[in-house]
Amino acid sequence: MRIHAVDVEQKEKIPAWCAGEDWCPVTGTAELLANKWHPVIVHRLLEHQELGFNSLKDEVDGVSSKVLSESLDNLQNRGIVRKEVVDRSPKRVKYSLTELGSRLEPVIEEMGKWGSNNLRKPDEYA
Amino acid sequence: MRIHAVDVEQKEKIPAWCAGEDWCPVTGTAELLANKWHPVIVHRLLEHQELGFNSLKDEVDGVSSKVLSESLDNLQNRGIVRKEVVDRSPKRVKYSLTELGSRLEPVIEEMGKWGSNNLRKPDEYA
DNA sequence: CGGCATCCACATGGATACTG
DNA sequence: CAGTATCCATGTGGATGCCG
Repeated sequence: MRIHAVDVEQKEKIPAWCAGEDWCPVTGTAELLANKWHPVIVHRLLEHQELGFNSLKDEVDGVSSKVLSESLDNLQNRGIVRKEVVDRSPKRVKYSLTELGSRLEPVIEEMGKWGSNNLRKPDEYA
Repeated sequence: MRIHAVDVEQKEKIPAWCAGEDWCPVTGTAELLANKWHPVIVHRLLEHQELGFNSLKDEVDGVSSKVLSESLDNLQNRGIVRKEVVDRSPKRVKYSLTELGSRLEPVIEEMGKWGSNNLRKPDEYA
């Protein structure tokens, strides 16, 4: 197995060595984002900087408390999301992106662009 | 519900109207990519233009025939992947990306960049 | 307000074997 | 070569309720 240099300036195309190697950055990123809610959560935090639990729940349409909580744990463990307890009684927390998480912006942005340009809103099919 | 204009030139940031609306392009794209194998499959097809079933299976490390088959069906139904039967006996097919699928390149590319710059290969942790 | 506990349904994917 | 057929384990998420 070779060790591959990383393109610091990010000008390269998708690294061809991704295939056939035992590790692939696309796969790695996919493991993070291949989740029903992760991309949206990151997206909302990119937009709002910081959000409380229920505000975030309102933003992420359709998610349950349990699943949101699990997803946030997950993102926290991966170093994407930061959680800060602001107050207790009434309890108040803030969720925000870490530096690492913020660097996902280009990914989310491209996802948004592709969706905007290539997907249609359900009612536009009529 | 408002109908929103699409930014044809793709210069805008993530559409803020994604939140609070009943449809969001990031969510839409996430539904497509929130699958264990979809991003890698698209990635490999971006690199190789066209691949036979087993070649693709070799490229997508760890996938089983069944799951690869299912994923390809899925991507085909969504208009991302095109399948062409080249020969029969021995059967030979070609999988490639549609125009729509090809437009996912920036998304995959950003995923690759993020992975390259922010994730480490497992053995580098030692 | 910000969760966790519980229970449950279903989707997803893995293993193995087999076929035209 | 390119799948399909089964069967099964697990994950993932949904519903509801409760708690500090």
